[in-house]
Amino acid sequence: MPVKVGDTIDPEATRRRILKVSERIFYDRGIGAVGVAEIARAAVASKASIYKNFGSKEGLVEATLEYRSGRVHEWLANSTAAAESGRDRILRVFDLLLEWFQSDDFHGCAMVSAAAEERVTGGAATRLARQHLQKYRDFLSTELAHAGFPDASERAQQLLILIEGATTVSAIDHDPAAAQVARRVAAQILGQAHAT
Amino acid sequence: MPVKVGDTIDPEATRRRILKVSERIFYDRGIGAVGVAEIARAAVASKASIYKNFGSKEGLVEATLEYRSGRVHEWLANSTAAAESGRDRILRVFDLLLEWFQSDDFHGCAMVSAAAEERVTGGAATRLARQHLQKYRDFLSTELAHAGFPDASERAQQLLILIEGATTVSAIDHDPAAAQVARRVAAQILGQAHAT
DNA sequence: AAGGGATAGTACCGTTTGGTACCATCTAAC
DNA sequence: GTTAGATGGTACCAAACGGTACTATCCCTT
Repeated sequence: MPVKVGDTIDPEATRRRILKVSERIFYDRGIGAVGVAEIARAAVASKASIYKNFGSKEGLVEATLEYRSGRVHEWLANSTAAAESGRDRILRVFDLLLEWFQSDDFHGCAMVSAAAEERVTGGAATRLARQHLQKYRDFLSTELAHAGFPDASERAQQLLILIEGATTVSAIDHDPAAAQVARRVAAQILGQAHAT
Repeated sequence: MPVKVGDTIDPEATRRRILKVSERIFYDRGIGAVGVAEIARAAVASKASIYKNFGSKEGLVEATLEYRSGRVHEWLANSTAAAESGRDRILRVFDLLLEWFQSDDFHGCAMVSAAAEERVTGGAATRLARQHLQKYRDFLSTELAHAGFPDASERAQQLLILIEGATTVSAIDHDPAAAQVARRVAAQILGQAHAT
């Protein structure tokens, strides 16, 4: 059938509906393993709408990853804002990781997984994953500088390595505690030459 | 044609030839993105030989990942054996990571990438990746205990998180220096409550 | 010398996939 | 009202893939 009775015709809503569904499905089952038809079915959209909005499957994947990355960093910013100091905001990240790792459908960082699946280094997924990591570094670096740490750039990279390492190990081992192990190392990094 | 003139008929050699080729191709281009026919062509083998030896593409992937994991840990053991202390053998791992990250075709840990591509948590790739990480932990834990560190298990997990995090970040950013950043954190972990 | 096992190469099949075309029908603007 | 754009659903196509079957040829054992 054409358009459901009572539906508001809203191109922007259609686009968002597709993105929300593709975010979940691509994350759960992989990008190569899921066809456009399945996304359309799950989003209660037509393939025509997908190709009209995103041009190709690659375009849909790119838009989905951008959407995902934005949501992650929004969640990060909102969930750390309450902490009082830069040091606390950074350590809070590792508590958030633990919560994330404990969720049933967790199996790694969507951005990194997408880049791993699309091995070609010049691809869109790798570029977006790189931007994703850079946003992490920017966040960490800002908080470190704000807290008065010297070598904010070096320490931000150290913390990012801990974050990504904990994510990978936790996903492979199904062991959320990797977040706590990483947190202890982070506390050590933040412990010395500290803080305002 | 059937068999090349002058070739020795050696089933074991055929199997190894296929594995060597599939290791490289699967790592370079991904598992889902490469067909069995291409592996056969590159290995100068027939699809029949592949299916006779491995039963299915999944069987080939599984054998390839086992082969890969074995080679990595062999290389790790051989390349660290010369160091004098357990502490040095562990830090040497991070020097080896730097070398690895600097190679042109590096783009992450093959085991982790395979597990990321096959999202289903019960799959063979995830199981093999888990064994791969466990072998890392066993190595680190043994060296830590041998060097007289307390909490060898906790520290081994910390170091593994650094190793995997550096691998991921370096692959995404094309920045081999992540190995050196991780090494500095490792030295910090190994620095206190030290060593024999 | 003779037979059997292994092999590379090719052709083939059913299925899935990305992408396009078309249709029927609804909403929104005027 | 009437028109135009947007939409869900379906059918369709060419290409690619996993897997099987077959053939022609070579090596190794007896």
